[in-house]
Amino acid sequence: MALKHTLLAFLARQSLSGYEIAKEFEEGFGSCFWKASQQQIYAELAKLEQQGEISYEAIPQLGRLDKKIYSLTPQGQQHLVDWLQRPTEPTVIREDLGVMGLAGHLIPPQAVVRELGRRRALHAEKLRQMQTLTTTLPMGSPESKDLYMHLILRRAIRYQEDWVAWCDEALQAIAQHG
Amino acid sequence: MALKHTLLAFLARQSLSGYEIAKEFEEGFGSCFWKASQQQIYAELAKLEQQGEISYEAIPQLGRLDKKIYSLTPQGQQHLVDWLQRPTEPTVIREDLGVMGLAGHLIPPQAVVRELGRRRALHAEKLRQMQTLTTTLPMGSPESKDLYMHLILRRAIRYQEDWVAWCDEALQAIAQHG
DNA sequence: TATTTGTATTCAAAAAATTGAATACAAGTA
DNA sequence: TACTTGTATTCAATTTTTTGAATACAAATA
Repeated sequence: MALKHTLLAFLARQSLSGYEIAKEFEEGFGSCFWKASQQQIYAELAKLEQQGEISYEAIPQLGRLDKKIYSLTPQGQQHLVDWLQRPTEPTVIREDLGVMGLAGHLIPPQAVVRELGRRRALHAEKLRQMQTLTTTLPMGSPESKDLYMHLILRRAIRYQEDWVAWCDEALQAIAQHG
Repeated sequence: MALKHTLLAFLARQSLSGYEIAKEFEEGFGSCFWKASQQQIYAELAKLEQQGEISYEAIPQLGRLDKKIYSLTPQGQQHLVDWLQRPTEPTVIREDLGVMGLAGHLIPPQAVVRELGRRRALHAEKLRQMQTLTTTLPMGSPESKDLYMHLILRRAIRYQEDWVAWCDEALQAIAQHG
């Protein structure tokens, strides 16, 4: 799995608590290329800590449970660097809408059109979110760190744009057909 | 999960054996929107059969194990139709290359460039495969069945095209950056 | 004839992800 | 003050996926 490596990569940029990482995955930069639930993240952090890849500093909170700020250990950094130099795998595609394409003839065309419209709106909204995220990124610095972030966000933006464009294409094809 | 529904959708088009479905998922039309291993498919077919969603006819093979040709039962078809009318979820993205973008500054830029080149080639090859698949699809019939198949394949083609284009964009940005 | 490739299915263990919570308290809103 | 939202972590059961096989034989190739 690579949730492990994704967490290491996050912590390579800055030290964070489980909660902060989970938020990143939910709304922030992480949301454009990795999905993981809060529980998954907490479980994995605990495991990585146990394996000595990361360590934490417990920050006492006023009257509540300690906040654990995790950072990479040298061992964790080494593992991350090793992993980064290995070839990547494209994300696994499991697309419900493809299944609809296989058996869509079993339901009324309006149902298909409705779903395409829904998906179009969904991807357009996601696109908007990604564009907003872009504005929060540090700009124009000569650091490759920032360049890479921009490229990944570009990837996410293109992806959503492509979905919107395809939905339009599909909707038009169905309109012309029927 | 929706491997279940994907299998039902395949069997709604034609009756197939586990082996034939697995081949579809590996190389054929299925490969553009759903990933599943052979074992997963056999296990799921057995489960669906046990639940009465599909049934099989055992075809005795010369000297080898029977081939099981599965078909949808009316119950299975009903479940599929119900499922098809529910809103779809976009595929879950877990993209290793995004992780590289997060922590790519920890490795030499050449390593990043090499990986982008590798991925470009990989997606270009996949694109070629998808384009070949297009030629095997029935064309121009007025059946919505065929229209939908074309649209899904279009989605898969656009996806790979977009990857190739982004790799080029990223490679260029890195080259300009120095 | 020996080896590889293709057809066809099954088993089992381990890893990972999902689902659905519970706990605890602060701060802001109605 | 009651309610909701946000911060922060943890537990447990179940479902899904992945990994790595074993079995069996036909047909094609070397």
